Formats: sequence, structure tokens, C-alpha cells
Amino acid sequence: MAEQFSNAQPIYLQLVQRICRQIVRREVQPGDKLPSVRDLAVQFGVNPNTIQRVNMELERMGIVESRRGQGMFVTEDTKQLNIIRDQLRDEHITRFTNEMRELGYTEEEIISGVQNFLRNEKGQ
Amino acid sequence: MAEQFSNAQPIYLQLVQRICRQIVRREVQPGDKLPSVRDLAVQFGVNPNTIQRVNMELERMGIVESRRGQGMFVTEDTKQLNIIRDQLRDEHITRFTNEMRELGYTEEEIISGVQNFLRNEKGQ
Amino acid sequence: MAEQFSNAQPIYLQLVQRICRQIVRREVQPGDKLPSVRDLAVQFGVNPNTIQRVNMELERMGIVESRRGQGMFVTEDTKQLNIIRDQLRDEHITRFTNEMRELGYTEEEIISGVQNFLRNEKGQ
Amino acid sequence: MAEQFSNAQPIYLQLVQRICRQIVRREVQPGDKLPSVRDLAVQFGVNPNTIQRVNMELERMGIVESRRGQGMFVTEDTKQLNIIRDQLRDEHITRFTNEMRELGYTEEEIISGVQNFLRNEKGQ
DNA sequence: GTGGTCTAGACCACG
DNA sequence: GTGGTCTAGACCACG
Repeated sequence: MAEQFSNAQPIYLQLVQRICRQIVRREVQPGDKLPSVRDLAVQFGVNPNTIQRVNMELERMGIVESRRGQGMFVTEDTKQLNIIRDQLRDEHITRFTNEMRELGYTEEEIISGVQNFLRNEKGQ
Repeated sequence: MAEQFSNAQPIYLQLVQRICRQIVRREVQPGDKLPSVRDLAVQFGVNPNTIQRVNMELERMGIVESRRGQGMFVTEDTKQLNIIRDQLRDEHITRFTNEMRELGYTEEEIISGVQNFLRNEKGQ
Repeated sequence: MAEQFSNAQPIYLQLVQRICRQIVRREVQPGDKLPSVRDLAVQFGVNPNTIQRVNMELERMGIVESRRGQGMFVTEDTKQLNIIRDQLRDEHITRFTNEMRELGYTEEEIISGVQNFLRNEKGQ
Repeated sequence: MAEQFSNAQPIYLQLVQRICRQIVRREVQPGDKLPSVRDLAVQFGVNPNTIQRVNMELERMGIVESRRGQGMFVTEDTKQLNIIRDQLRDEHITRFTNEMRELGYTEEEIISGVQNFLRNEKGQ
């Protein structure tokens, strides 16, 4: 069976990213209930503790909230969700452009590099 | 004193990237001798074991070579250096575009995002 | 909708405090009848079980009393109400001064801290 | 044996507060190394995982930092430590004054309440 | 049923 | 030796 998780990063962070991504893309809607800790643990084949940690992280990011005795819910504060999405975008762009500049690429080369990459993909 | 290493990544990998970057940008020239393990360990304030690992990694990438009894030297195979540089660039672009698409951004938004980011930086 | 309860503390305790506060401040008068369990449950959007616990707790504190078949009533023993109020005040002061001392603040700093805080609030 | 932890609050939070307090009061100095996870676990009679959680919290607060393979160290950024101390003080004062006002006490009564309390303590 | 906390203990990368 | 992650599984308060 194909391993569902990379070992370059802790499982709990991979799950945070995956769920976070589903939420900011609205694949999971504001107000939706996440499956219970136990169910997610079964679904991903990990220990409930690991899911607990994921939930703590998501709650700290302000994109889910726990309701006592009911479960975890995606925040209905869509403004907050958009802020998170923009933050993630900015982090990716910042890191990417830094990495490219550290390799000695100019701004023009960075942009044309991305453009060529996307164009070539389509061509294939 | 400001910590010189992030704790998001092993120190040895951060050093690999840093030295790799210097070589690829020709800040260190093909044929140049790298400082000794001991000197680098002192310079970066790390354990000599850590530098050993860095050298192993750089040699595996084919951008430095050890000469018995003399030390580590940057390869004079500049074609190889350019290949490495292109590989690193492609890896960065691939990862970046994947991350952005996972957040739900279109190709146009990815490119304009980078352009705006670079433009804003200049403005400031 | 803004969540009406903090998740730092059980809901039933938050309700105890809220109702207790209303009674102690005479917003609800001695002898007044509290709304029925069902009505309170609807009003606060919580489970009737939760209101039951709240009532038990308030009765244990001696500030409400249940009259069989009639409902819960605020005690007419105003002396008892005043005692409760003083108890709560003393508990708050004791905990607060302990916390401040544990941070290393002197008695003078504690008092001036409160004074400055209250003064600044007014200024704004 | 007297239980060392209250059950009103999770053990890990009680430990966070205790260590945090020692640091802001400079009972533990900036730059000091904390005992290892294993040693603290033995010292407090809890599981190493619990200490792990404490360390995560302290690191998130920015008052300790982990150095790979060496352990946890109190930050040398004393400015940050002072900021934390002020934050904690403000939180305590804010909560305290809110609680007192909710009981119906005026600002004068709040201040004189604290003063009388501190004076009486001395008298005893 | 739900999340929250905790223990016991394992394995790993890193330095 | 050090912290970081994870499993297996327990018990609890809360609703």
C-alpha cells in the first residue's frame, strides 16, 4: 500500500495543511462540523492523539473552534478564513522569491521562470 | 546574539544550502578549496560532525570533491554546476506552484501574485 | 452569530456566575421567580441538563431555593446574599493579589497598577 | 503525600505558569538551560509527554527556545521577557476589575478593597 | 458521544 | 544525550 504520509514532515503538520487547505478552498464550508477525533483517526490511520494535536493547531490558527460536547466546527468568520489564505499565499511567495534570489536569479528571471513552467505543463 | 540557524530545518541542511548557494552563484569559484572541517565548525559554531555531514551531502550532489590529504574542492565541472542550479530552480518552482494551486489560486493569480509582490517590495 | 460562551470554562459555571451576579446586584430581586428550566435552556441555547446543574449549584450556594411544584426562587434572606457578595469579592481579591505577587510585584505596585489601569480606561 | 497539582486546571498549564513565573521573576536567568524533558518529568512526577507540551507552550510564548540536541534555554531577549510580564499583569488586572465590576463594585470600592486586604494581611 | 488530558513507552533525527 | 513524534490506551468532564 502506498504510504499516505511523507516522512519529511511530521504527520500532524501534514494533516494540518491538508485540512487547512480544504477549508480555505471552501471544500469544507464555514460552519461545517469536522468528523470526530475518533473518526478522523480511523480515516487517516493514525492515533487519536495525533488528531488532537491537529485540532489544537487549527484552533490556534483561528479556522476551527471546538464546541463543548459537540465537536470541532469550521469558523463562520469567513473574513478570518480569507486572512489565513492570504497569509499562506504571502508566506509561499516570500519564501519562493527568497530562494530564487539566493540562487542568483533576477526578478525578471523569476517571473519568466514561473511563466515558462506553467506554459510547458500545458503543452505536455 | 542572534541565532544564526532556524530550527525549522536541521542545521546541516541549512549549511548545505548556504554553501551550495555560494558555489552556484560563483561566490566560491570552481576549483576553490573549502575551509577545513575544523575551521568551518568554528566559523559556524557547530559540531565538526555536522560539517562532515554537510561535505558528504555536497559531494553526493557532485558539486565538491574531496582530494585525499588536501581537503574539499569545488568541482571544476561548470556544466555540472549549472545543471544543479537549474535543478534547484525547477524544484523551487514546482513546489511553489503546487502550494499555490493547493490554496486554490489559478495560474494567472500565481503569476500576478509574484509580480505584485516584487513590485511592492520596490515601492517600499 | 457571536458565541455567547467562552470555552475556557464549562458553560454551566459561566451561567452560575452570570445569574449569581444578577442576583447579588439585585438586578433580580429577592423573592423573584427564576424562569423555568426549559425557558432558560431555550434562552441560552443550551441543554436543559446544563440548567439543572446551574440550579443545583445556585441552591448549594444558598441564593436560590426550589419550591416544590412552583419553580426556583431567589432567597429572601438578603443577609445571605450580602455574605455571598462579600465572599466572592474576597475570593477575587485573594486570587488577584496572589497572582500579582507570583509575578514579583510589590504591594505598592499592585495598588498603583490597578489605579493606573482604571485611570487610563477613563482617559480613553 | 500532598498532591502537588490542583485538579481545577490541567497539569501542563500549571507547569507552564510555574516555570513562566520563575523566568519572569528572574529566578531562572536569561540564557539558562532548563533541565531536560526527562529530568523535569522525574522532578514533577509526570510523563515526559506532559513536559513536552509545557515546553511547546513556553516556546510559543517566546520565553524559551530549543537548541537542537542541546536542550531548552531561557531566551536572552530580556525585552521579550518584560513584555510577557507586563502582558500577564495586564491580563490579571483586567480580569480582576471586570469581575469586581460585575459584582457591582465601584472603582473606589475596588481600590479600597485591595488596600484593606493588603493592610489586614500585615496586621495579622 | 465529544473533546481534553494524561500515562507508559517506543523510535527517530540531530548534534 | 536531547528534544520531537507517535502509538496504544485510559479516564474524565461536559452536554
